[in-house]
Amino acid sequence: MNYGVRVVTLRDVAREAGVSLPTVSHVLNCRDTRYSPATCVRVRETARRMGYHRNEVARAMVRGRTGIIGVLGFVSSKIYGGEQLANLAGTLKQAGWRMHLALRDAGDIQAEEDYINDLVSQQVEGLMISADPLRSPAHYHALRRASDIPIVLMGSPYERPEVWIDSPSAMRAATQHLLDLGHRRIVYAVGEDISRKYPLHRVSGFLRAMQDAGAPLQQDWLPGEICDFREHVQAFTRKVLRATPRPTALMYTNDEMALVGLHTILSMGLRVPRDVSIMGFDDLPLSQLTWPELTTVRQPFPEMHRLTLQFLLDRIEKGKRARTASRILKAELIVRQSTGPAPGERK
Amino acid sequence: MNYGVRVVTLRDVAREAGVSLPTVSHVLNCRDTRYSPATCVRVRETARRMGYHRNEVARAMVRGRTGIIGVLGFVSSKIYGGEQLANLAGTLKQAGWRMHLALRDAGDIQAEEDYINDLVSQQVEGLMISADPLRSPAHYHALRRASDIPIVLMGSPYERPEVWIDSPSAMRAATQHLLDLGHRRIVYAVGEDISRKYPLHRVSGFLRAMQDAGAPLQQDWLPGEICDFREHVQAFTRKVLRATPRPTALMYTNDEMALVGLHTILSMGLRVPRDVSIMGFDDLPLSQLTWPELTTVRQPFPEMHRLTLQFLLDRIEKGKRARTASRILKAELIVRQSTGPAPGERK
DNA sequence: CTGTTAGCGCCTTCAA
DNA sequence: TTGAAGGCGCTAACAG
Repeated sequence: MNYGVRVVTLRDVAREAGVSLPTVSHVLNCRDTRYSPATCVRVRETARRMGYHRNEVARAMVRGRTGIIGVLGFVSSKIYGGEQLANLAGTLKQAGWRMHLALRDAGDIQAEEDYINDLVSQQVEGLMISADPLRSPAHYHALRRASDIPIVLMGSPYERPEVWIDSPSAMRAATQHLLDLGHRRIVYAVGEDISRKYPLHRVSGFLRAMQDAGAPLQQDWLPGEICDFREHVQAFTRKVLRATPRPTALMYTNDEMALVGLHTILSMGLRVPRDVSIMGFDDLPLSQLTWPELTTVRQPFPEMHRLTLQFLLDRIEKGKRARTASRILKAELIVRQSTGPAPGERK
Repeated sequence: MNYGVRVVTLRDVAREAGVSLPTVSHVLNCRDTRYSPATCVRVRETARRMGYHRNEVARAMVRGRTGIIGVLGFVSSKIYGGEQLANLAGTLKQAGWRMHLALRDAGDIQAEEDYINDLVSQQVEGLMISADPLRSPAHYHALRRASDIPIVLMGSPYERPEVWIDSPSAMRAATQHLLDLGHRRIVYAVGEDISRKYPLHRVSGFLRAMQDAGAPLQQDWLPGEICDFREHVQAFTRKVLRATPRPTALMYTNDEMALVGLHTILSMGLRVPRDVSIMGFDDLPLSQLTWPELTTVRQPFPEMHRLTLQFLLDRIEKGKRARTASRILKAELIVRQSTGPAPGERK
């Protein structure tokens, strides 16, 4: 049992310090206002000397609370890069909570189920789930209804409250940036099912700007379902740039796709932004390390996470009475070197 | 208490199924050979219908085991990218364990201590720690000695058993690759304290190759302590490339640094590899997405993690009797486009 | 100021 | 084939 590891318990400390067990418990939990300073010091000192670590498992058991939030993310996700994870954990820690993390691949239904069950078994008090775009919103609705513990979804369009960014404006501004540079033949590599709400938002912003400017639109310039797999982005980029007349600017749904796009374009011997301008969406740390550096739209991930977490904690602590107002955040256009005047616009 | 969340317990299931509590426990833990099939089916069905999730906290308490391994990594780490994490978790899962993750920044002593204490309090049965290069090996030795639970370190040079790669050979081969391309003025941006074992290993491989080839060496071409912060790498790269005669090749300690280096070089208006060749070390997924793609040395991270984990699990399960043989893995040179003939070598 | 008591949910003997 | 009893380490309510 326990593979032979012996740990110091409260009882050991109590015996050693010559006091009762609850006394030690109280003192170590800083409920020591009622104890004599001498006792407090002796207890603390003894505990330290004996290498006592409180047993959070037993503590959770008796309190009926673990103080743990479960986070289910994706293996490869801009949202769950190390910095974001550490931020999340840090925010939680400040609020007196701990984080349990599980990562699965998008589309791996079995893993999603396993991990959620596991987190629930571990008695997490709330669940933050990055919604799998390949699953129906109904699935998560059912999950929420069936579960006794509060769940907030990230990246799912049909949730209330929702924390998201003003994509239509952002995409409109981004598109306008290209139009201002003289671009007319602009391809938007959507790469997601535009029947979903957020992709739709972005596309609508793009279309709005293009129409207002009277710029031409071709249906095949708006492909859905590219997904962000490397080969697909590569193939799509190649195909699009072989058209005549060639588009002068490409907008990608996210920075990851734009990175692949940039690589593809440069490997075709074209120059960025001289021959083709490109833009991403997200503003990953990496996007400043490409050459040319990537023009993009910054998503305020830390703020989005903070707000989502706040919603979850509210719901845990206040139950159904928690406020559920949505928050729509601004996204900022970050102009770097991957966009420039359209060919022919330079004199 | 429990913020009002009610969960189904074994007792509830027992009552509902009309059997005793231990019966349910036995059946659900697959110790059901002794029970009638009818009972088993009824119990399982009832549990499923009632949405029973076993309480791992209570289970851990009574068994004196949590089945959890604590992993302490770095916020930004090639090792703890999402894929690696998921791999680790997957390997653990297969072996019947779960993972708890904590991430801290290198040099943040307080956080390291907090997280280790926290993981211990959570009753993890073993600890995998990415050793902080800024801390002394003695520190971790003391930690291991003081702790009752098994600890394995990753990236710490003075541990037994160690899982590492044959850096001298790898660096020698990498250097030879450049020498074969006609390079003589090669700068190795060590970026770490070469009094440490592994950096020393790499430097020794580099020096060996250079000396064997009779290539010139200047002391200031081997700076320690650059660290991999962007500004430092940038400044160093600029400084080195302003020298006369200019070096024709730069080797970076890792791919992250090489990425910054590449960005810096290109932004100086130099061409890679026409004017300067560069190499990294690690082979991150990203290194195939730069342009030109990065020549580098591949570290077999998944295998390294697997072996390290194996050591830890062995030690947990077999105690001191666990085998402690070290494993030195091969690292492979991956030639891509960022290295080419030295200027002047082309005719 | 300090100690006693009860029990959290579960698993594991042991007895029926 | 099933049920009863005990206890893991800790906290909370209450008694001294």
